[in-house]
Amino acid sequence: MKLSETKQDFVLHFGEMGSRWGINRTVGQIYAVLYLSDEPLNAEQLTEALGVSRSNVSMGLKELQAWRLVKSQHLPGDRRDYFSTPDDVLEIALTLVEERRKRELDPTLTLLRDTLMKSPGDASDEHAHQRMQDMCDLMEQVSRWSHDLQRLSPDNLRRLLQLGSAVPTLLDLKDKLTPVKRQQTKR
Amino acid sequence: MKLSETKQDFVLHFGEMGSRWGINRTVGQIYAVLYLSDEPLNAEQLTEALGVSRSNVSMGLKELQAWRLVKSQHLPGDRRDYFSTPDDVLEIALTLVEERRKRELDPTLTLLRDTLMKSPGDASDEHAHQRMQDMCDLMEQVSRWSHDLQRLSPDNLRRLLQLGSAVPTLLDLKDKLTPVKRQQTKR
DNA sequence: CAGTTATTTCAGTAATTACTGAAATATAAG
DNA sequence: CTTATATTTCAGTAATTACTGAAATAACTG
Repeated sequence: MKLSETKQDFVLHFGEMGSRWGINRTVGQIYAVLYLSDEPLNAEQLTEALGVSRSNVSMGLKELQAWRLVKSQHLPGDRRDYFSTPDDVLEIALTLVEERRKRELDPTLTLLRDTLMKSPGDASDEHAHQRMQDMCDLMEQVSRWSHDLQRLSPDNLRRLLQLGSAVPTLLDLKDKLTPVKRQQTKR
Repeated sequence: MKLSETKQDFVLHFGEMGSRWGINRTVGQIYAVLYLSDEPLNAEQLTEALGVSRSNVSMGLKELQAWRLVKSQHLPGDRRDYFSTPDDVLEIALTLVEERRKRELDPTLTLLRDTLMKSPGDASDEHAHQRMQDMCDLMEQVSRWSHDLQRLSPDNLRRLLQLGSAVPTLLDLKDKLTPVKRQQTKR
């Protein structure tokens, strides 16, 4: 398992970016190798390709599986585990969105909801309470978006991605055609 | 600067979450205190509230300013810097989206574009090349979305957030009313 | 300008996180 | 059951990141 220069560059880059993405260098590199590979790889091959210890690869794969970013399978007549990433980048992106929601949003959302149950203590808490309410409301909307994205058909998801700056136009379009909606949401 | 129990909980939570969000504990805590405060605070007050060194607060504030998540100002008749967060959570969210795009997406997008200029070396590189192309295409669309979000008016942004699972309906709506668009994008 | 106060920088240290190699555990085959 | 092979666990160590206190720099005041 020697990597071509092109692949090598990509793998090293993923290693560097790892720290920004909340994973460590090795985990990033393992993912990169698997992502580029045209066939599933076993742990031994990853060890060779990256020059890190076998146990490190094992831990890295474990973490990537916790992220649901790699899946393992068996090849006929071979006892070893083989690992690969999904073919569809949209599927990968959806997994990322969901896992990051779970890790980065949900715990805070839980804390906020719990805290907001209680009534603010003194007068100074009043403002803090309102701030938490604002944050909670926003996070709930983002969380809902994340959930809704998961349910979108691949086709619709692709079209939504294409949309981009056409969104305001679409919102206007919606306004003109379904004025009923606005009455429902007005205060 | 003693924090109420409610505030204290929130601040400690932000400290813990920091590592998942790509900042360290102190930076998370500083942000939390400023976010909850009903008035701008100076570095000394943050030091008291958090029980960390003055220099640590200085570095934390520097990082939060690099993220454009806190702004500094001066109060009349006071030489010290006072720090605060924007009132509008949507504004905060937009800043976060933009900064994360810059840090987590742009560098990889640059690498991918550069790499994809070159033609694949051997046959095995062929597949890797296609994988990078797929990733690049997706990242460009996400990046475009991020940019477009920044340009949306606060009102439209709020409405887009409300939308959630109504999106597929909206896409259908669009289809029925603007069939021209589909002709343009068909292959 | 000198004196005072606020802020930043940075070398040293503490704390945390990542990695390795050896041992333990698991899995399959004969 | 025994042997061979694959994988995981984990204590110890290495590497990285965070934090402190002291010193340097900057910014205001009279």
